[in-house]
Amino acid sequence: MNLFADIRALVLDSLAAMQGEGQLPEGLDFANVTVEPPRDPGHGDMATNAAMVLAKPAKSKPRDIAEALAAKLADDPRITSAEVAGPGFLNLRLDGSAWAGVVKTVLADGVAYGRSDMGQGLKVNVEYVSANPTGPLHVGHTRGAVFGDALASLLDYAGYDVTREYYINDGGAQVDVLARSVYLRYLEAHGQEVTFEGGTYPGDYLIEVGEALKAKVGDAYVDQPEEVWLTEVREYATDAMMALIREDLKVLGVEMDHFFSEKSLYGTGRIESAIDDLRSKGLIYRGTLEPPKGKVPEDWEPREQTLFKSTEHGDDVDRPIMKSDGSWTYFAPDIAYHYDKISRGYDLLIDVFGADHGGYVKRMKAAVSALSDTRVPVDIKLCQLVKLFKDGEPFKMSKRAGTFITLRDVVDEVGPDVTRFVMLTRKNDAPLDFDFDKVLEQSRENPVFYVQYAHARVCSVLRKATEAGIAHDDATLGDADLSGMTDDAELSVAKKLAEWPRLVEIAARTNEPHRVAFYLYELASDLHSLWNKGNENPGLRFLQEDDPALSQSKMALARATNVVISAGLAILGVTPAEEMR
RNA sequence: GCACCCGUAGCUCAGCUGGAUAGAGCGCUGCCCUCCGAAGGCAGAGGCCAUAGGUUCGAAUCCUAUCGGGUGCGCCA
Repeated sequence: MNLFADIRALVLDSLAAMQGEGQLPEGLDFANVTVEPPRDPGHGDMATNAAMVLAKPAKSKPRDIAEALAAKLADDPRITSAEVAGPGFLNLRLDGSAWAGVVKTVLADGVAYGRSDMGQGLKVNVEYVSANPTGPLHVGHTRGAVFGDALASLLDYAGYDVTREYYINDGGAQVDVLARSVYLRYLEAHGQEVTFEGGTYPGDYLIEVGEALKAKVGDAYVDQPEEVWLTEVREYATDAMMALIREDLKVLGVEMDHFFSEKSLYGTGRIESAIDDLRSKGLIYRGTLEPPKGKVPEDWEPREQTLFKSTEHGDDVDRPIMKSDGSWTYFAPDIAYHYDKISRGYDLLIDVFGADHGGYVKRMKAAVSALSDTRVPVDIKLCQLVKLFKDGEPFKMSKRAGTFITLRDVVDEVGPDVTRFVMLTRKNDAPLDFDFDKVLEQSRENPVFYVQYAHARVCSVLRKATEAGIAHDDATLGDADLSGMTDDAELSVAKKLAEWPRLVEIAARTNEPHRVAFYLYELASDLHSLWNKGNENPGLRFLQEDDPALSQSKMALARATNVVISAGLAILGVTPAEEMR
C-alpha cells in the first residue's frame, strides 16, 4: 500500500470524471500529474500539480481547473480539505483515519510494507566489486561492495528479479604478476632470499600462499623456468585470492549469486563470437586513431589497429579491441562478458565501478547498446574514493597488509553494520570521509547510532510492556483504536511512515540506495522528537499507566516505526539493534 | 585539448521524472530530565544554491558559456 499512489489514483479518477462532465477536454496526458508531500508541512499533507500541468493542454486557467478538482476531491472521505494555493497547487489535507490506516497497514504487512511491484519482475544484473584477484579487498572495494549490495537489495524490494554478480579479472597480465609474486614466496618458503622486482606484489598476505604451495608441490618448481610453473601457479594463486576475497565479502555480509571468470572467455571462442556479432553489424574495422589533443604521449606514433566503432553508439572515439601483437585488449573480454549477460536474458544491467574507471563508461555503454541492438539499458554507477581519518588525521597505513587499508581492517575495527551504514551516507559519486573515531561515536552526529538508538528505544518500551503484562504482538497492536493519534508529533511519524513506499520507488528508480539511509535518519528524528515530547506531556508516552488499551494504541505507532526501520536497515544490510551497549 | 563527475549555511552534506518561503548535522547562542533510555529534544542566528545567459506558468534541478576542484584520455586491467 502506498498512500501517495492511492491519492494520485483518486486525483486521476476525479480528472477523468471531469472529462466525462465536459469540464476538461478528452485526450489529456496525465503522466506528469504528481501527488507529493509539500516542502512545507504547513501547506498540507499532499499537494498535486494537476491544474498547472493540465492548464496549457486543456486551454484553461490553472485556478479554474484546481477549483473544479478540489470540489471533486472533497467528496472523498479521506480528504478533509482541498485548497488552491500559489500558482495553482492543490493542497490536500487527509483525515486522521488515513494515517491510522498507514500504521495498521505497516503492522499487518510487516517488513513487506514498502515493497513495490514497479520492477515487474524484470531481470536485472548488478555487477559489483569485481576486484582483481591479486590480494585482499581494500577500502575502495568496500564502498563498491556495500553500495552494490544495498542497491541489489533495494531493487529486489522494488520488485525486480536481481542477480548479484562478480566478474573475476583472472585473464589479464596482472594474474601473471600475481603468479610470479607467489612463486617468490614459494622460493622463500624453501629458504631462498627473494626480492620483489618488476612490479610483483610484496604484500605479506602471499606468504602463506607460498607456504601452502610448497606443501602441495614440494620442490618441484624450485629453480625451474617460468614455462614449467606459471600456468599452475597462476591458477593456484588466483584460487587462493578468490578464497580470500570471498572471506572478505562474507565478513561484510555480501553474498554473490554468481562469479563469472574472465578466463572462461579465452580459448572458448566466446570473445570471438561477441566480436563477430559487432562485426556483423559493421562496427569492427581496421583504422588509425587520432592522437589525443593537448598532451600527446611521448612515444605516440600513428598505428593501424582493430577498432570498435563505439562512436556509433555515443562514445567520443572508437576504441581498440586488439593489440598490435594480435592479442585482445582488456576491452575485448569485457565486451564478451556483457554479451554473455545480455544473452542470459537480463532486461537491465548495472555495473558498479570505481571512479577511476570513469573514462570507461561511454565505451561500455556503447558496447552494450550495440550488442543488444539498444534493447538493454546499462546504468554504470561510479563510487568515489573513501578517505580514511583517525583522530581527524588522514590515515593510510595498514597493519595487516603493510601498504593499504583492507576491508578486513575496517570491519575488524568498527564492525560490519557501521561500515555498511557509513558507506551509504553519501551519494555514490561524492567522495566519502570515513573517520574511525566518529563512526564509533554515540551521538546524533553519527547516523548509524542515531537510527539504531531509535530502534532500541522502541524495543525498550516493548520490553517494559512485556514486564507489565501488556500484549504487544503486531496483530494486537494492529487492532488498537488509533483515533487518539492526533498530536502533531505522532502524526509526523505516521506521515513519515506513509512516505516509505514512495521513497523506495524513488531510490530504486534512481539506483541510489543512500536515499534509504537518509530517510531512516529522518524517521528516527521524528521518533526521537515524539519521545521527548512525551517527557513533557505524559499523554504522549507509549506506555500509559494502568491503561493497557491506550498503551497498545500508542505502542502501535512505535512498533510500526520499528518495522519500517528494520525494513530499511535490511536493505542496507544492517542489523537493527535491540539495545545500545 | 577532450570527456565524465562535482561546486548548496563558517564546516560536512541532503534536496523527488522541474514546484510554493532551499533543508539536516556539526559549530555558535539560549532553553528542557520527579518523566517509557537526556547517547535525546526545543528555539535562535547563519544562503546571490560558483558566475552569466537561456528554456517556462515555475529552475538548486534542464540547456549553453565561463570560472574553480576531482577523475580519466591508443597495445594497464
